[in-house]
Amino acid sequence: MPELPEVETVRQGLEPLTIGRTIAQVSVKHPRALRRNAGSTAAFKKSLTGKKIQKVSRRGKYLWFEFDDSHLLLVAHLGLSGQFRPTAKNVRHERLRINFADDLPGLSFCDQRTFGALYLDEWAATTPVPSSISHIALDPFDSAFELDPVIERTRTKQVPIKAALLDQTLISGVGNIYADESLWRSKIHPLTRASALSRPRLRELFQNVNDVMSEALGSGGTTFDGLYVSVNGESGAFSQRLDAYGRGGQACRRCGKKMVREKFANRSSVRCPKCQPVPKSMPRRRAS
DNA sequence: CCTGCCGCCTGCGCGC
DNA sequence: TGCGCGCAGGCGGCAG
Repeated sequence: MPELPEVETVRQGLEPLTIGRTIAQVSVKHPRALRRNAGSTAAFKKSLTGKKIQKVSRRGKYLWFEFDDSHLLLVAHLGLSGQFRPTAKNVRHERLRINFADDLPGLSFCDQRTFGALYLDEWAATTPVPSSISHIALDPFDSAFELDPVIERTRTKQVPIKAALLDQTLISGVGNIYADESLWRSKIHPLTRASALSRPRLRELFQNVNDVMSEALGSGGTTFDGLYVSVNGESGAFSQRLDAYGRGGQACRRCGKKMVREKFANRSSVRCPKCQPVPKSMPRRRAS
């Protein structure tokens, strides 16, 4: 799944493929690709045609393109399976294509599960991001990210710590994979009430969040089920270094105990029953 | 405001 | 061999 390291890998791959190029034509191959777009498909195409891409930016798992028209923003979210690839005959699940005013291949947005989206937006009034993502918190790779306010806000939360890690309005960029990885590294049970964790424990946890995502970025991200690849089509190598995600039933790499897979908020969660035991302060919810 | 939960999708792998 | 079903999950919206 594309989380922060994967989306950043994609952003870096998009830069040389898009910056300085002028859009000549946009083809919408599947209507769901634009489902978060406010205007019509025709207006979407018209707004982008003739515009030159100047920058590719990111916050959390959101990407956006900036243009020579400073009022125009094209936001992209990869969802679960979105990919940007140079247009080629063998691209599968192509949902949208951008052709440029040159002879090079265009850019295809491909998305098997169609949870991804592309849409036009404008700048938010108060923060330098598209208005549709002004509620998304800073991610740990952002130069303006500050840990102390995040720790203090986390301590006010009555939800399980894993839910807090996945809350994109608290800290952005973390998804199921890196939540499980950082909780395993920190030896914290995912259902531990966020407010029950001490400041030093939260500091350690968020340090592990930053570490594991930094290591994953250095490996080109995590390709788990073939759904995520970088813009050049390469798989990320970090899946081989995962300690928790996808390792249910396998031996804990720290203590050897068999890892357990549990249900958490309609998704899967993997932990070591010995390293991450059930805490005393559990939020009121079924522990399955 | 805070929290929990639903539904949107497709392809794969499993069991019968 | 073939079919049906469960699973994977980010996020917006909505109910309580």
